[in-house]
Amino acid sequence: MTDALLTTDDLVALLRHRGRRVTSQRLAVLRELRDRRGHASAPEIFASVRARLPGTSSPTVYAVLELLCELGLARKLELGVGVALYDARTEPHHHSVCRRCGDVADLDAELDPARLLTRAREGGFRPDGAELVVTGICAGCAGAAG
Amino acid sequence: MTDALLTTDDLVALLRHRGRRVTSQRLAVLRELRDRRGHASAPEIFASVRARLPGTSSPTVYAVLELLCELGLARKLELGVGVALYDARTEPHHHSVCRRCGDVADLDAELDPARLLTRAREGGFRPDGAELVVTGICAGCAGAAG
DNA sequence: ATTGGTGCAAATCCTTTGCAATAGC
DNA sequence: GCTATTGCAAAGGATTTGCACCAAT
Repeated sequence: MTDALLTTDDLVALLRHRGRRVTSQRLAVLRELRDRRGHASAPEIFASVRARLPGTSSPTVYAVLELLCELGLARKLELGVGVALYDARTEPHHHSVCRRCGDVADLDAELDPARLLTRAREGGFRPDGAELVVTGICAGCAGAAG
Repeated sequence: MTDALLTTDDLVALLRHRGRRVTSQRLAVLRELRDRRGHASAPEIFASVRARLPGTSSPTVYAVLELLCELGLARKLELGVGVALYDARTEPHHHSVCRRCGDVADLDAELDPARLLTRAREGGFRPDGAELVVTGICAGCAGAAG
């Protein structure tokens, strides 16, 4: 249950190890993501980063977020809120989404669905549906390209 | 496991019962959704409907799809493929999404996650992740207006 | 006759792309 | 110095909005 959020040093080490360059934009985006403790959209991160590091561009923010996902430092969440959210918590866990205000909250990964719903209700959330999305590579794509 | 897809007559009856008007656009959108057996995007439905019913507009298609969801005749799926998909199958079930080609397939609602993954693999799908999204009304919104 | 639905046009918003300039190695 | 990254400008695409017209009741 510890957050295991990454430090700036972790990112620097990882980038070096992968032969990728260390840039102030990359550090700034990670820092922003870490400080918000998850569930921030690219436009939000863009605005915050730009405040600290003027001149930063929106395409750069998207590129950095994609890089962080590739490196396994972040997860991209597409929960039907209209924007993609980025989550710095990398341990497996699930989410609840409010239909009215769009608020996203974490649900820990005790995969027993009944328990998960009970847990959500304990926080005052009123579930009205649950959907499991399994991602991967389909049979056709696996055959075509390994 | 029967599909329980709705007929045109069902829609007419439901619209009348709710005091909503019966229009050719509404019938056409439902028909298109039914014929595709799920997982169609608004732009796709728009194109098909327009072929049958020239002059139909894109905003109307969005409005009708939203109405169908309100009436419980369709489900809106936002699976991170870049577009919202609409599903005429209303029984609870889950989905697999291919990271490469975006293909969406149904997974039946045997909620035991392990069995679900096994089932997905049987079809040649290679799962690499699963996320459960619980929708509902959060504590704040429930308190404010619930 | 009423007014809910529709069509059109345009706007909004997130996200991606092309290319020249810059900065990390 | 090389070349990955960046910034800028612009494009792309899904979805929404405003308003006048039309058609279902």
